[in-house]
Amino acid sequence: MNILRELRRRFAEALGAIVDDPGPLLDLIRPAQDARFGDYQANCAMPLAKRLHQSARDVAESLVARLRVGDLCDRPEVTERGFINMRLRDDWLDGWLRGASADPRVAIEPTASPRAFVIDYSSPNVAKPMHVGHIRSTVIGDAIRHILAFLGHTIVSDNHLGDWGTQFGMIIYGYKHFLDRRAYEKHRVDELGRLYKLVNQLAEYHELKERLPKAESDLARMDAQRADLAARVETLAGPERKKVAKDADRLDAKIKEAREEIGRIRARLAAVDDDPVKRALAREHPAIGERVLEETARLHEGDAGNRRLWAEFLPDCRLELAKAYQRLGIRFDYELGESFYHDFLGKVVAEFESRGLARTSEGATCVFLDGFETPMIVRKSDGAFLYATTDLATIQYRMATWHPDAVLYVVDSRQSEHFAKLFAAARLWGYDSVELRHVSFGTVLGEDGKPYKTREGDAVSLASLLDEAVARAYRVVCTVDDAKPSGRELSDEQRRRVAEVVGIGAIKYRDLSHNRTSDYVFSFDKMLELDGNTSAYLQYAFARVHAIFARGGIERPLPAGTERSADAGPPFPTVEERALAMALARFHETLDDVTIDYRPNMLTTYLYELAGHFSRFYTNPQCKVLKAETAELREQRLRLCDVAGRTIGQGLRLLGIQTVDQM
RNA sequence: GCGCCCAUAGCUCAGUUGGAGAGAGCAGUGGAUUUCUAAUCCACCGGUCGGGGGUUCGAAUCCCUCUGGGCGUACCA
Repeated sequence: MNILRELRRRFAEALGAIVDDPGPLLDLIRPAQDARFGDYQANCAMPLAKRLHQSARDVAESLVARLRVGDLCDRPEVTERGFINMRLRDDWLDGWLRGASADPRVAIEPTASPRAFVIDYSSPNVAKPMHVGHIRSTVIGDAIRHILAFLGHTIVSDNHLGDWGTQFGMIIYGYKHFLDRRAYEKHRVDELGRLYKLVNQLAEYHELKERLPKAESDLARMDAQRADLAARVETLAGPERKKVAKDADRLDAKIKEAREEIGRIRARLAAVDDDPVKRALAREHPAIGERVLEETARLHEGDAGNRRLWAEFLPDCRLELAKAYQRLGIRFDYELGESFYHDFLGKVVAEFESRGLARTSEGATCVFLDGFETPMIVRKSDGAFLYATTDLATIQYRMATWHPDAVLYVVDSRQSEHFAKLFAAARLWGYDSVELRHVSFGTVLGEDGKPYKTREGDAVSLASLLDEAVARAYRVVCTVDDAKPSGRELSDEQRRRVAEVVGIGAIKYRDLSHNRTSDYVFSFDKMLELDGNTSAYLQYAFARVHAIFARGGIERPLPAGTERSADAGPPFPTVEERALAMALARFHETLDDVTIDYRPNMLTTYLYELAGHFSRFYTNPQCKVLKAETAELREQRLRLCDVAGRTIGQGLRLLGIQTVDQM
């Protein structure tokens, strides 16, 4: 049961008698921010006070008088300033706990209004090995999928692989000119990765070489302007002088930026020039950029040789990805890559043209959209299609095949303009009833605040990050297990299993616990932390619950239990027990909150706090479970442990994180 | 130039969309184990919520402005 929703329903009735539109006021009913204010608070009296020409306190009082929550809460308290504080009745909470203990879904009923979702996430480029930048889309998308599915929605997850673009032109070109046959036969994907990097580097070399003179002349021009400003400042006084000085400061910033840019260009060029082999290759392939595009075009046109190469590369590339997904425990319902849509693209463009939605401009076929400075180009002047075209075809296919109510794109926020145009174009096209949603996330930055790269310019590979996480977790498992009072408890096989679960979990949790819209600074050490607010903390709480049941030899699910006897005393004698029960009862509203704006970090925050309540309960000497003073207390505490363990386990599962019984 | 996003403790980040002394983790300091797992718990230290103005009963949150960052910006994805 979503308690918050229930309270809002009750308030809607009470407010209905006072105002016409209770809707917005209901948002002001929320969990209490501070335990001393109770469990929930309603802040709707204050904004009403002015409208009704009464004091907030009086409004609150009359609201409470109309409110019927006696079965749920103790009598609501009204404060001087007009806050309404509510505390759930202990017997109600006790009844809830008994129900949750008997329910495999810990008292979370599926939604009454299920929707059909298509979720598009991960979507890596198959020609390159996955790196740390791919974690966010993959992990966030997977968590959203699990959460929506658990709440009863219908989900199709679709990995929109990049298997058809310029990157294949690059490896085809590389294969034709730079292949190391022996390396290719030994490990195809590694050799393809090398070819990709090499071709990319050479193409970039020529591009930068062309750009450098302009960058240098721009800088020279700015330097001249700067000198000019410096001279003018001397001739001025007062506000005029201030203004010019400020312009000079701005220009200085730009000059600094330009110098840095030129420095970066020179470094990239030097990486080729200083390597005799690469320098020779660069000389031999002066038009590599255009040649790559030609290879791509030939692939798309159906050139037999290039199609054969593509078909040769693809299975290995996909196998490599599959390994990464398997290790992460992630599966997709479909993996329809860009290549799947190739045959639809011409028709899509033709339809946009015939319906007058697109027209030719500067040789390219463009969809002009209100509110955008630049059009969405669906066909280049050389006839090639773009990812915008593919994305439109993908919408058409998904709508026709799965009829979703909503399509979620879990993609980097840097593509927000692309999606805004895509969705606008889709609406013009007639898809105006489906909710198309860019679930954007921030960029992973390096310590320097720039998008993450290692010094060599290559991102850290996902595999090496996972390996390191598991290795570190293994070291901790061994240290901790060796130090147990009664000696080591885990076999090496168990230790390795725990390390895998804890290590992978740490990485996923670290990412999911950030607000998805924020950029965040990548830190190898922070990513692999196992102390504090980390998945290991939750996994540890889970294992402790398991230990209690194992130690007591108690089977689960728990039996229904005896009725409370009249002289049993309060159901939650300590604040720790009450707080834990209350936290458990909030699982449902947390999940509902997550889905409002697809924010998994609301779930991590909840689980961390829940595990904290459990730990405080567990470490309180007055909350002994197996050695509880009475049979009734023991039963009750076992219920708390049971529901706590299953809630944490379920919550972690929804985040795509596994648990172990012992660690 | 235009557009979007951001600035919160030494560091990394939350802050439920405007609510009651501004929070967590890490780092630092000090405590707790005859105990169902100490990968734990408790306490202390640490803040001009980038600056200034405004709206409001009430602002880290909304508006304006300044400063400083990031990203995007016609044929890459």
